[in-house]
This record gives sequence, C-alpha cells and structure tokens, in this order.
Amino acid sequence: MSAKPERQRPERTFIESARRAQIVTAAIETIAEVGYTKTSFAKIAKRARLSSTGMISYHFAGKEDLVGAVTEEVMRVATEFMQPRIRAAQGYTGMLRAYIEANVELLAHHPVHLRALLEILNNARNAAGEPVVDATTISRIGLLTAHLRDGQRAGEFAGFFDPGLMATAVSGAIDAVITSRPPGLDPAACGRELADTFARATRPCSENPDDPKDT
Amino acid sequence: MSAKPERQRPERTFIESARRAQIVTAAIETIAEVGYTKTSFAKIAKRARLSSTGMISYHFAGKEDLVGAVTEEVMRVATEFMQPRIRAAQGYTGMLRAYIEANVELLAHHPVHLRALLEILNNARNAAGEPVVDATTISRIGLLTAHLRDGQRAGEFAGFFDPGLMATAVSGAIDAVITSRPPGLDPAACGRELADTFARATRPCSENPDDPKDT
Amino acid sequence: MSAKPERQRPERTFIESARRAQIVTAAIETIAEVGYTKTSFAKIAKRARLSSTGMISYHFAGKEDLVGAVTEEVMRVATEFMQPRIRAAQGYTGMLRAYIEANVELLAHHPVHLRALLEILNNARNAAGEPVVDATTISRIGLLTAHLRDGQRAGEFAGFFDPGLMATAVSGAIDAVITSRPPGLDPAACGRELADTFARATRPCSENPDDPKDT
Amino acid sequence: MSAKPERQRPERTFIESARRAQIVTAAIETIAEVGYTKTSFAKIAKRARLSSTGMISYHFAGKEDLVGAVTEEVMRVATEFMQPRIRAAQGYTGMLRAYIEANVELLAHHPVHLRALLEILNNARNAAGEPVVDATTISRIGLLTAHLRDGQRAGEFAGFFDPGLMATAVSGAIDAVITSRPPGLDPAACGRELADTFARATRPCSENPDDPKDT
DNA sequence: GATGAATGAGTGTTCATTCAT
DNA sequence: GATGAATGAACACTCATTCAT
Repeated sequence: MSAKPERQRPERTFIESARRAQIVTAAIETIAEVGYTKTSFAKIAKRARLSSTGMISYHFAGKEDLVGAVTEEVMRVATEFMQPRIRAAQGYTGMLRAYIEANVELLAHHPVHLRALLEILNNARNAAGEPVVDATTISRIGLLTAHLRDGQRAGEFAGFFDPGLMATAVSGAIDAVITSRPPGLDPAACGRELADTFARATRPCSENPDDPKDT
Repeated sequence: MSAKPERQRPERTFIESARRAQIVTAAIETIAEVGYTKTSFAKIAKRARLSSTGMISYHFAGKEDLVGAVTEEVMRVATEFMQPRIRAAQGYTGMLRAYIEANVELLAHHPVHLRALLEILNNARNAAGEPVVDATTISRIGLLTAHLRDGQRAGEFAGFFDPGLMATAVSGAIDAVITSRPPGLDPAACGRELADTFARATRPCSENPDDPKDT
Repeated sequence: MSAKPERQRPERTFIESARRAQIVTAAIETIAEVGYTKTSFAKIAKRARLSSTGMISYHFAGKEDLVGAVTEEVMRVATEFMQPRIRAAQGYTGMLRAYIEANVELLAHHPVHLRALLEILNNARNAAGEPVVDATTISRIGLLTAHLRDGQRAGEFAGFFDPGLMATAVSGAIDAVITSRPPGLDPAACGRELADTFARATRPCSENPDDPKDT
Repeated sequence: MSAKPERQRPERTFIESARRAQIVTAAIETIAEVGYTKTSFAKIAKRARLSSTGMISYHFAGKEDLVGAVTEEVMRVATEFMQPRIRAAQGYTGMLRAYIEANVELLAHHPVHLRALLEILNNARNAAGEPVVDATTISRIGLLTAHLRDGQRAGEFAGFFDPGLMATAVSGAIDAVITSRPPGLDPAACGRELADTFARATRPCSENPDDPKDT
C-alpha cells in the first residue's frame, strides 16, 4: 500500500522482473485452473515453458514467497480496477454499493485472478497449518467493517446491525457469487442486485419502518 | 438424501460398518484440524489407531470414496440437527429464518463437522481438477433457491430479487460467518442477526415502501 | 543401556526388523566407504538392492532416525566386543589399558563399523546445525573421565592431571589411530603401545620421581 | 611449504587476489559456523556479499580448488603463529612441548580458522570419495614423526615407542581438545597440561626407572 | 573480465495405491 | 477377509557448474 511498492530492498534487474512476472502469471493461471492444492512447481514451470522447477526456486525463496507474489499481483490488479469506481461514489451507501458492484464486475474482467486469489485464501497454509495469506492481510473485512461503522455513526446506515458481522456477510456473499459464476445472469445485473440486497439490509429504520428486530 | 442412505447396495457386515464409521470419524477430525490439503491417509490412520493406510484403501475405493462418505456423514448430522428446527417454523419467512439460525447454531454444536465439510467443498478436487463434492450435490443452494421462489409466488418474499442469486448470497454469508467464527458474539445472537439481515433484504415492497431499486 | 534395549515400544514384525537391519547394514557400509557427507538414501538403497529411497523413509522416520539406528547398532557391536575384555581386567590401571587395547583391537575386527561411527560423530548435524549424535550420547568421554577420577582418588593414577582433559586426549588419540590405520603395525601391538603411552602419562609421582610439572 | 606459496604459477591481478581472499575468508567463516557438510557456494556468496555463486566458480576451478585455497590460508596463519614459538624452544623435548602448547594456544587466537581446518580434514571428499586434503598434505604427522625419531636418536626421547604412532596420538589428542573446547579450562593451562602428558609419555627410561613395558 | 541467469541432477520425504500372504 | 510391506511417482528445494552477454 506504500506509494512505490515495487521499489523494495533488492533492486531487481529488468530481466529478473520479467521472469518473475512470467512465473507469477503462470502460477495464477494454474491455480485458477486446477486449484491451489493440485498446483505444483512442476505444473507452473510447464505452463511457463520453463525447463525445470529449480528455475522457480531460483527466483522465489519458496512456495510461500511465490504465493505472496501472486497475492500482491492480484491485489494490484483488483485495486487498480476497483479503487476509481469506489472513489467516484457518493456517501457511505453509495460507496458500499460501488464496492459490491465493482467487486462482482471485477469477476467479469479478471475471472482468473479472482479465482486464484480465492483459492489461496481458502487453501494456502504453511507448515504450521496457519494461513499463508489471511483475510486481514488483504484487509477486506477490516476496511469494510470500519466503513460500515462510520456509516452508522453518520446515520447513513441503520444502527441495529453489528458492523463486523455484516462485513463478513457481505464478503461471504460476494465470494460465493464469484465462486459460483451464476450462469445466465450478466455480471453488471448481478452486482447491482447484490448491492440492492445489502442496501435494503443496512438501510436505517426511518426508511424501513417496520424492522422485525432491533437488538 | 434417500431414506436410508447407509443401507446402500453392498450389504455390509456389522464389523465393516464399524470400521468405516471409525475411519470416517477420524477423517472428519483430521480434515477439520489440519485442513483438507494436509490430510493424508497416513494421518487419518494414525488418528484412527490403524496400523497402516492400506486398511483405509481396503474399506474405501479411493480418496474420493472416503470424501464422499465423510460428506454423507456430515450431511446426516447436519440434517438431523436442522430439519426439526426448520419444520417447526411457520411460513416461508419463518423457515428462511429458521434455516439460517439453525445453520449458524449448528456451528456451536458440531464445529468439527462443519469445518470439515467446508474444507471439502472448497478444496477437494479429483484428478481432472473438478470438485469432488460440489455445492449442488449437497443440494443446499438448490433447495434454498426453490424455497425462495416458492415464497415469492406466495407473496411472502419480495419479487424483485433473483432467487438463485439470493440463495447464493445467503449460503456465502453463512459460510463466511462459520469460517470466521466471529469472536465476542455468541452463536445464537449471530444467527439471529444474520437472519434479520436477510429478512430485511427479502421483505416485500409493501412492508418496505421506499425500496431503492426494483429490477 | 537398558537390559533389553531392543524391546522398545513399537513391537516390530520379524520381516520389518529384517528390513531395518538390512538397511542399517547398507548404511554402515556406505558411510564407511564414501563418508557421511556423500552418503544419500539413494546410495544406501542401491547397496541394499532396494528399488526406491521411499522404502527407507517407510522404515525410518527420517535421516536422523536412520543415523540413530546405525549408531545404536555400532555401539551394540562395540560394547559386545569390548565389555568382556574390560571386565576381565584388574584395577583402574588395568581397565584403562584394557579399554584402549580393546578399542584399537576393535578396529581390526570391525573396521567398517568404526569408520562409520567416526564419520557420524564428526559430521552428522541436524537442520539446526547441532550434532545428531554427540559424544556424550555414546558416553565415551563421560565414562572415561569418571574412571580416571575414581582411579585418582584410589591412588592408582597420579593426581596432577585433569581427568576430563586426559579423557579427551585418550579418546582423540585412539580415534586418530583408528582413522589413520597405521600401516605396517599390527593392531595388537598398536593397542599395546598406545596403552603404554597413557600408562606412563597417568602413573603416580611415586613411580615417576622427577615429574616436570604438577599443577 | 614453499617459501612463497601465494606467488604460484598464474600471476594474479591485485583485484583478483583481493576477491579470492574475500571469498576464502567467507568460506572459512561459513565452514566454521555451519560445518563443511552444510557449506555451499550460496552461503559463502551470501556472507561475502556476492550477488551470485557464479562469481566463486569464476575465481576457483571448483569446490576442491576453493577448499585447497582455504587450507593454504589456514596453514599460513597457523604456521605464522606457531613457527616462532617452536623455533624459540630448546631441544627436542622443548620443541615438542612448544609445538603442543602453540597448537592449543592457536585455538584461542584463531578458533574459526582451526575449526574450519578440522572440518575440512574430516569431511572434504572428492567425487571418488577420497579425502581432498589428507593429513599428510598439511604435513603435520609427517614432520612430527621425523621430529620424534630424531629426538629418539639424540637420546632425548625414550626409544620404546614408535614415532609414527606417537605422532598420530599427539595429533589426535590435540585435535580432540580443540574440537571439544573444554569449558572451565583456560587454553594456556590446557596446552601446558597436554604437553606435560606427552612429556611424561616420551621421557627416556633413565628418568623413568620402572617403565612397565618396553617393546 | 565479470556477472546474472539458467541448468538439471540430486536431496529427503510424502503420497495413495497395490499386492502377496 | 484382512494386513503389513512395498511401490514409484510426485513433492519442494538445493546444489555446483556453465554460459551468453
């Protein structure tokens, strides 16, 4: 999230950066196609037309390092796509809608990247059994929770829901839609309807007179 | 989903059924603990106090067969827990609420089973890379979709949402809540709030006068 | 050092014990021939006429486990050879002589075993860089030190040397002789002369009137 | 052992000599720290702050060549330290004492160099499995043997021991002391006591009236 | 001359499955 | 029918060395 994330400590040669990018691309495609579990260095090397798996180990410190690079790349693409859309929206409600719509629309533009990311989030574990990339690293639920809480304080969202739980629900619903790739529905309509759903669920009481419960 | 799923084609001796159950139990615990990816016959055999992995291969046709048996068992437990709660509910809205609440509550009673199931749904792939157990196999989204559509026709749910998409969203939200095990919230309250959320989202226009969109 | 060291927890099948012994034998020969560093599972498997290295991993928990088994076996052979000779000796001086002579003579009877043991002691390290089998495990220097100290108290050895340092010197001298396999000297004479050397070095002042230093 | 061992056949540029020295130093430190077995070009390059292992291969014909250079350097340091001390001693007995003491004292001044040398002597093997640097190459035992024999002829040492065997014993004892780094004993006292030990062991009969054996 | 990139054989280990007993 | 033994492909990763630039 720093201004120049690519200017990290080890200065990389042009050719090395190119190789790394090539490997990362092959890794993304492989993970999206066969799933994280069945992805091996051998398959990635084959897709990247590399002669050996040793090549990947040469450019990346290990499997975790490669997974980290893949995550970074996907997040870069996703952020580049979503951020302008979210920034253009007005108000807390508008931004929530923009976030949901942009996220679903992202599926239409970068389905492979998104599937790879979900595979990593769900499956990648290190030797200790802990997630290699946990959800907080990519800061989805955290940011969403903060946004919902701020919107509640500003009075744009209803006060009767727990922000953390709602953020989890929103994320889960989006991921499920992404994973299931609902056939017959175009992504734009899909995103709009999902945004509608959570707009109704978070609307304040005043606009929602007979709310069934307020905890 | 047949009435007696365990009395399938090959009639099993008592001792064989016991062995299979023992292995399935060990598999569920192992998958829940270390994740599907890191689960191997060796670890299952160790937990089941079997001396060799050959034993598992003897009782199950292969990894897919074992995963299928695990899924069946988890679904049996889940159905046994949820069905009475859902049947006791009144109307489409009440049943939807009961379904969501029962599902979250199930986490409190059978966390190991649920985690194992989610691991399998997310990770288990056959040699061709296709999911071994897809979501439709366990008929969650399908049944939910049908329920939502029927409720729409009966006028209990609003008509402006797509049943399939809403079913996907509901399932995804529940799974996310289950996976994240929100700290500081007790399961009952969690389930109630999640049910509230989708109650608001599916309520008809009449009770929800100024709905922002109706596609 | 327990009475029945082979009656450990896991009861092994006859055939498994045979395989383990076969592998241990091949490992000893390989280590003695090419050195610990150049010994790999592949070479051991080849010598043992096993089809794959996986076989070794099947019978031993890992490289460390195999090295431990090799050490145990060599120590078993060495103890079996040396113990009766040492027990037959009289007095502290006699036992020290017997120990040295038996150790050198052991080289003539089991040169391969001894070379393998020395290779392991000098080279085998675990991932953390620590010796897999340290000298104290096989309790050579520890026992020797105690023997020298007791002999000093009993007045059989001179009091002017440090028992630990002398034990180290004795062990080092023996190992050097073993490693260099002095050509042209028969082992029996070799052992006798080495024992003479340390007999002179440890003899009390009374028999050694003009000792140059007494710290 | 030539007068100017570093001025060998190929005349090297200043910068090349510097690079070689830098690599040799890094190699010594690495071998001493992690052991010869776990030392690789990669680790040496890292310590020498070189960007690639190719650099090492460029300056040295191979691993054996590097090990040779390391040995030369350590021997240079050791000789520089020990030679004046030995030359200053009087008589065969005095020189033997000086040699032993200087060798142990060397450990206090250059522990890293010494550990590296012992690692190489014990572990370094070429492809054929033969030692890359054998003990005779560094001429320790050879020179010592000659010294002992000359001292015997001169009557300073007893005649009843075999010079080669005694030289081996002396070297082995010193190496064992060096390797074990006896805690709680300061190096000077250590060296003195070890020298005492072999002084007693090599003293002629006349000063040692009741010698137990004379072969 | 010097270097970063690449190589491919080799490391120990795990895996699901098969088979003779 | 049941089981311990064996298989061999696959795994991530390291190695010393080579080579085009």
